[in-house]
Amino acid sequence: MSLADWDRDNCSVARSLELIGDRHTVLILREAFVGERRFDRIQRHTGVARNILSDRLSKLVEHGILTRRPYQERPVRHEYVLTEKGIDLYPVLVGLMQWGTRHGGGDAPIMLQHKGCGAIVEPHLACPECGEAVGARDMRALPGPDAVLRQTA
Amino acid sequence: MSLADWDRDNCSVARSLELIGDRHTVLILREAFVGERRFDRIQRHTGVARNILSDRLSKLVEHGILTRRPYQERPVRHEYVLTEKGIDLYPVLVGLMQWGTRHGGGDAPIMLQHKGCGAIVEPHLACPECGEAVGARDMRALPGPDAVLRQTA
DNA sequence: GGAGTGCGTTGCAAAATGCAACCCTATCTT
DNA sequence: AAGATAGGGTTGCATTTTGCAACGCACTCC
Repeated sequence: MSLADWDRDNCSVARSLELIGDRHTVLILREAFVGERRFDRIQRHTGVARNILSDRLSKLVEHGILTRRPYQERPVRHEYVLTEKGIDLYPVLVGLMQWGTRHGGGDAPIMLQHKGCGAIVEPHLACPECGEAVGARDMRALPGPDAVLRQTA
Repeated sequence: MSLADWDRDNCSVARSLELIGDRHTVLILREAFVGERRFDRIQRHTGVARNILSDRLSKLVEHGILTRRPYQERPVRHEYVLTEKGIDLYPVLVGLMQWGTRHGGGDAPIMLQHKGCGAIVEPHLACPECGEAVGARDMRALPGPDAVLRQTA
């Protein structure tokens, strides 16, 4: 019995995409990860229209991915900073970056350095049990405890 | 000098998003990763409108993420299968899945088993040099050889 | 007093999406 | 042979989402 027969209504991927699955949100998060916090700078760097940016920032705050906090009074100005939940998206961003670098045209505008050992590296997925690097072919997907058989196969 | 001062026009993340950065494409890829290959089944599982699905499949094929190949003649019927380039997107999908599971509501409809050691695990990002697990806070971003200073800082 | 900055909102045009209906080929049923 | 079913789309039109430019507002600087 293949995974194809299991229901997808309750899918973690789909849930994630509802929050960050539009054309601009991920670019906004990229800015957040490189330390941009202000509306104007994010707007310039991403090229996202101001009304859209306004909307996306609100949604990201609403869903707890960014925090909005004042950095000055009179006039009140806010900055947007990643929460823990937002920081946890790092693997997704890194994945997109590496894939884009490998298959998109060859340029590598950014390098990542592991603070712990100092090496310039490309982090990869690894099995926490045995430590081996893993890709799609090394993994098998199994229905979890909350999986549900599709009604209309 | 922060990364904020570097140009983003040549950004791997942005390039990736041009191909897979819309609301449906990632869902289609999810189906590809669980082994669905036929138009109709993908349509049912994702809920994507048929015209949109048609368009997205064409684009994915055009960009070498999926291959379209006939599985029967008279009438010619095609199936869509991940290429190497497509399979390389696995870390992104896994990232979205894990994030959605952790922050989205608690259900874990799918479990991953490492074929190599047999353990049920959640693969994580690791430093290929020292093997340690890494997150956003463990990494430093540096401008790479192809980085360009922003003209209008 | 006037220009500049930071952060938005509003209105309208353009693009992307969703939905239903349709087409075509071919097989399966009766 | 007639009709129903299946697979894989395309077409037209209504709805939604974006993009763009302009405006507003509260300050600061000169």
